[in-house]
Amino acid sequence: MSPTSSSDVLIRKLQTISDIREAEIRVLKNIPIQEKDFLVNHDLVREGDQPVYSFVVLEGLIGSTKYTGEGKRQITSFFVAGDIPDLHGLHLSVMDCNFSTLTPARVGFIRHDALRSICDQHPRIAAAFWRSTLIDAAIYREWVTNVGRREAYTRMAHILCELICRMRSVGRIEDHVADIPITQAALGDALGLSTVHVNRMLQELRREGLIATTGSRVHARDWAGLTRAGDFDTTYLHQKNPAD
Amino acid sequence: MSPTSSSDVLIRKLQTISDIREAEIRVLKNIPIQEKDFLVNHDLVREGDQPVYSFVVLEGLIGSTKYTGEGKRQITSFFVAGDIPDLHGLHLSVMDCNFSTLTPARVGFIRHDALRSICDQHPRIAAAFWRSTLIDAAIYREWVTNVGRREAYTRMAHILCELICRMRSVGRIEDHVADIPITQAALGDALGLSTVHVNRMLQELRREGLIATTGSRVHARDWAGLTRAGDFDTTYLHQKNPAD
DNA sequence: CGACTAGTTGAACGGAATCAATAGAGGTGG
DNA sequence: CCACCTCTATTGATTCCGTTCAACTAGTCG
Repeated sequence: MSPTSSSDVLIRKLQTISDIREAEIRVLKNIPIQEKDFLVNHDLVREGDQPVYSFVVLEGLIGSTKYTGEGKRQITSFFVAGDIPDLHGLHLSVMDCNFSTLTPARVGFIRHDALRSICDQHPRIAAAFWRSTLIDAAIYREWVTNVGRREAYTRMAHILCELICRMRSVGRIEDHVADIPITQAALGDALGLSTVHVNRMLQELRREGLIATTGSRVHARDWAGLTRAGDFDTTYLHQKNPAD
Repeated sequence: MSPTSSSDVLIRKLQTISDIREAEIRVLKNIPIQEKDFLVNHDLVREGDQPVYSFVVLEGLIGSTKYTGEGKRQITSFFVAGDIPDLHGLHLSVMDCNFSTLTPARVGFIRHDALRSICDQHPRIAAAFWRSTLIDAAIYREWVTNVGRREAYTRMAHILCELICRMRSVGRIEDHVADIPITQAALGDALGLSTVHVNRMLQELRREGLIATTGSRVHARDWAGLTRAGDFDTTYLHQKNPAD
């Protein structure tokens, strides 16, 4: 495999959240991963599925989504490069949510039985995976709070902060310029807002000089100001070395 | 220990979500658990803490809570008898949320090192614990959806359905009559609503004949109707044997 | 009995949704 | 190359769900 293979993306991510050693890295490098590309708005996994694979995000943005009986969509979390969004499928046989591409994306599929045998033989890797799912849960908790108790403007700033932080921690961002080709409709579904209101909140963030957007590029012009506006604190991301 | 000791509550719960055998049950029965009673609105764990214990709920209702910079509280999930709300503390050293009693409660503290050595020696128990944290995450996901995309009336019905389902699965409810001495303010903090509006939604549910309340007792008079009104589907609870 | 907490009610306000229309960007095919 | 189509972003006007403010009631406890 090449120096920046799909397993390297996974390993880099695990290193940002846990202490894994040479021995484990060697094991991880040998996991069979089947890469595949997808267009935007493609369901990788659907509610009710009983998959035998989990997947690692290699490129692009994935969302876990749920639909209400009325057909409204809620994105319950984002997943960036290195994340394994449906790792919980390893222990929960029936999926309770969908996983969809929010941008064009490349992902790598890993068989559950491969993951299980690695977990059995390498407790430190198992612990790292467990930890990874616990961080996902911490992020869900923050999202409940964000959607439930923050107003639209703060909510929007908060989610941008999270995205930028997470992408930066896996080396997908230089400074605070993120290339996130996500639609305003998707942002709305993540924030529990209408697209119209998403648009207005972004305008307000621009007007305040906190962000600049050129096409799909989001630039945090005033990171300190943006975190303040977003009531953002990195604790819940549980990164080993928060970038700032 | 007596027949219905604190470890029995834990074991019963684990049996509703995973297949554990006699061997594991024997191990679990011998975990040292330190019981303690608390009044309502008591913080058992605070954001920023680095606890060396986790706790199992024995009696009463616990909430994981977060506060926004503006001081608004959001309850991000409920925890009922048998649940271990802060099990994630085992792998995430710094707490990113609080755990507070929403009713008077009895909980049992278990040392992290005791849990770790059990997980090391009994992979099936480790898997059950991991699974338990994954179900917590599934519930968080549902809450994001509930708060983000359902309107107040549906939201309220949904949360009542969840509470009743979860309490029933651990034998805390006869039929559909739940003794939940939870305040309307707490319900508001869980739903992202004001107490005033909580009150009105409860009235509407009563008017529709879906529930009846006598003091702290909530009676689901029309379970089918309530689940319909709440857009409720038990899948996300991942119970082995859903009661209906 | 007074003080506190929880629940209830009414009126007015406001944040965000909805509806509707327009503009722009990218892609496709004749 | 341009006409056409679709998707996304933008803007304005109106509506409405839920908040806020402010009483008031009822139960509980010291």
